[in-house]
Amino acid sequence: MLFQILDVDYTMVDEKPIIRIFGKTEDGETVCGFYEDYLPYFYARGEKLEEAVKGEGNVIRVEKVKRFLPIGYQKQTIDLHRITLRNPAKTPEIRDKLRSRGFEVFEADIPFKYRFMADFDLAGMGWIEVDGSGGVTTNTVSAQRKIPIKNFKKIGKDGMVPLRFLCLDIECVSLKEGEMPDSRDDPIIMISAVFSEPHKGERSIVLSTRSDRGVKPFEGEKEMLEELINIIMDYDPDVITGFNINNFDMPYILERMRQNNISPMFGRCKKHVTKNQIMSRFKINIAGRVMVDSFEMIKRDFSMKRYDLNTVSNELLGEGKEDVKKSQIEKFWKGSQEKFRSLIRYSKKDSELAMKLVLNLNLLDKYVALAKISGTLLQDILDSGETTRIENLILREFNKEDFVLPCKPDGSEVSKREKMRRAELKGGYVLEPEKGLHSSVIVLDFKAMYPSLIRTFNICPTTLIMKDGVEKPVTSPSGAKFVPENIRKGIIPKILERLMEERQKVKGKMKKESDSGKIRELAAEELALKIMSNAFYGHFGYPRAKVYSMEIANSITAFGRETIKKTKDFIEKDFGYKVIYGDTDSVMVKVPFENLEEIKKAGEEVAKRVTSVLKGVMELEFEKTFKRFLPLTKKRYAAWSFESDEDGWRETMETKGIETVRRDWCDLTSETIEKVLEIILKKNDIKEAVHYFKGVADSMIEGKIPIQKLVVTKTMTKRAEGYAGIQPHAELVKKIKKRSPAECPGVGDRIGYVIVKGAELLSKRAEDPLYVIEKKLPIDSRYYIENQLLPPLERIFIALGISKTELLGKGKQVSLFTAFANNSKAKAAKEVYYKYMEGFVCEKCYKTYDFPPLRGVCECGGTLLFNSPQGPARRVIY
DNA sequence: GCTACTCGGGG
DNA sequence: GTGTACGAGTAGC
Repeated sequence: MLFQILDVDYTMVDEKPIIRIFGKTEDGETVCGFYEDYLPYFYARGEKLEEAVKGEGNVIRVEKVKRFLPIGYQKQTIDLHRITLRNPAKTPEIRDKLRSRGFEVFEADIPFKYRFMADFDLAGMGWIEVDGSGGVTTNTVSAQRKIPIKNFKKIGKDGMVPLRFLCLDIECVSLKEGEMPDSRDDPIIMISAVFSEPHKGERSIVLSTRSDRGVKPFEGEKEMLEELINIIMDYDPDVITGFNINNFDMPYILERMRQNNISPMFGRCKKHVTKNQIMSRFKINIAGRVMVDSFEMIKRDFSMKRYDLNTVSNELLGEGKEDVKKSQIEKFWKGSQEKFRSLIRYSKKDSELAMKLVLNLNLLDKYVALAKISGTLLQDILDSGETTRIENLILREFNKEDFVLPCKPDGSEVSKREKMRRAELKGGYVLEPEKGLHSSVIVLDFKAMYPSLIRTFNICPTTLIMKDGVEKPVTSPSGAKFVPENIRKGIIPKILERLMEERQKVKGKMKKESDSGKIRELAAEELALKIMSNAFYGHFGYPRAKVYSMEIANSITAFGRETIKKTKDFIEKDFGYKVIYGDTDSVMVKVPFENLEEIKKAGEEVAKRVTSVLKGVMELEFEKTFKRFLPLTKKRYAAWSFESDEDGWRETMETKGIETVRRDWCDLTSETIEKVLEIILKKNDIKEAVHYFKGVADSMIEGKIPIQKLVVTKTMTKRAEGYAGIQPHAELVKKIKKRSPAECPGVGDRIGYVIVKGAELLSKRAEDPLYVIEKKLPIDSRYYIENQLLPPLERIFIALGISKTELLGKGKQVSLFTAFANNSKAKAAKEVYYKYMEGFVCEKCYKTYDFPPLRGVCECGGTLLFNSPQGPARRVIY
């Protein structure tokens, strides 16, 4: 019998732990396998251990074993005690006792299920084969097949069992107006559920405590919640999903169950309730099932301005939410039948969208691949970060070679390491970019630089030489020494070799594959292998890592810096080309060719020659061509990029470190940046770019910019009165509340605003765009030019050597009032208006500003004057 | 420039 | 549950 592992845990029966492996067969049958003969253990180092654990009922036996310590090269193993225990939950007690008596302990903080999985080399979402005969009689577990497991075999099989998804979304209303509902006080009024496979012939169901067509009605919340449990248990999903379900819906449901005295028993184990741990956020654990939050995955995997369900689904699915404002839910709930039906549709649609996000975008693929590769359970891949994956992987590999792993550092150790890291860890080498706009630039980068360095120089905690005496060590530029490969090949280099070779194989398979589903799965695997390989370097410098070593982290970056510098010198000497920029693992090189093919040939030639003189598995690759390249500063540039593939050249506009979209920028800003960059890069015409920018500024002053392009949108996260500082969107809400309370947006609503002219503080001049049109209010063009357009655009023009004066034109000085007046004078003013850009100076403290602070006065409270280089400072007139 | 704090998503 | 664990963006020095 073959099945895929969804979840693993253990349960105590007669004071003995029994491991349970939850899974699913290819036929879609749910399985729970029980493994009995496995006990928790850990290692300790020190004298007279037997005495220390005498009388400990929880200790079953102590054995002497020979192991290697995890950090520092050793020729021989040392003696350690292996302590086997009765009860996994009691391990910390014994561990802490031994620690307090001066013993050094190892592997004493590994969750029992992971201890088991590591010893048997099992992975989350991995396949195993069991004999499948016999049965286990228990009513504490719900699974179609309950079997004892004696022998099993890990199978390196591709493919995914079809998973069954349930998507949930709840609605509730707050007792307190204008606040988010509180799960302690406010009942759930509606629950919508969508099924990936029809359940009792339905694709979805909506439960509510108000009755109507289209909902299953309930007397009260308690009955409704009981029905939810029934649905989950009957439908029996492998995955429960929803949008922000981990931090809203599920914790809310659990709290409401508590309030209603309902036991939250809806996992595949009827003995353990669903738990909701509150740490920095919630963590929900449902036995045998996986909680998947589409919001969290999308936030990690996609770069977007906003991540609300409407934006996300419009962008990724091409369809949005039903049109109900958050603050209106109560009205729809209490309102007419028609309104109530809208709420039903709204709720159902939300679940449908959240489900589609997970399924249509195949969001789980990557996480499943990461689980398989690292050995981590899918749930933990979703809930925790890189450390968990890496440590699960290295535990296995260390143990295979008789190494033990250290425990996690305690708080004081972590803060010690944090300090050390700040003081000592050096990063990659970033070349000072050659100023100006460049053409014909080749981009070369090192293929998997850090993992390759680790392999090439055999960098590993197990090869790090702590005390001299090894001949011909590998010495890093930072001074650390490592044992050469022929004496001991490091475990980390071995892991990386495997991961990187595996990745090449997967790439090969992908090329041959024609089935799109298979290709997708392989692509996810390939990506996961890359993610895992790249995570090792960071791990050694991570203060919470078990295997932490500043020497290792610094050796890796030091080798990296050395490599990139040598590469630069080699290219400049050997080819006579100029390296105009480089960062960590890449170099940008100017070549004397125009034609893309010629440039490519040169790029490949350089890459080949450099690679041939590099050590080990280091490889420099020709990546792409920048037809035009504009570096602003280190880490910031824009480029017109050409990459070749089977179908020819693929061109893109590329920016690094230059944001073109930001939450607090209006569309005009983003558009202008993009357009200006495009003119510079594609047309190679700086003058035109300046001209374009001036044109936008002019249109702004003349009031010709469509108001939609000036809108900045923010979400009301709390009541308008609740904001500490003065914030534009909150101020606007206060205004609307006064003039038309009925239309007033509430907490959770998105507020779009523009800034209008006036004498008040900027934030108080936020207005509703529709109101502005209706009342014909003048837009504050000064604000838009200075605060929206100039800051990002100025940085671009500075890189082109264009001074402010040049950029902004010359002419006589005028008052701001004239310069920004939205009238016929504006036309005359436009030529001269930028003069004031020489800056501002405070009348009182003489502090100067390029741009005045939002408040319009100096931070000392003093009045701001023009800081005119030609004459005395002039008063700013608003 | 760095560090400390906030807030996202959800109703 | 043998595990204490976001992360980007901004305000504040």
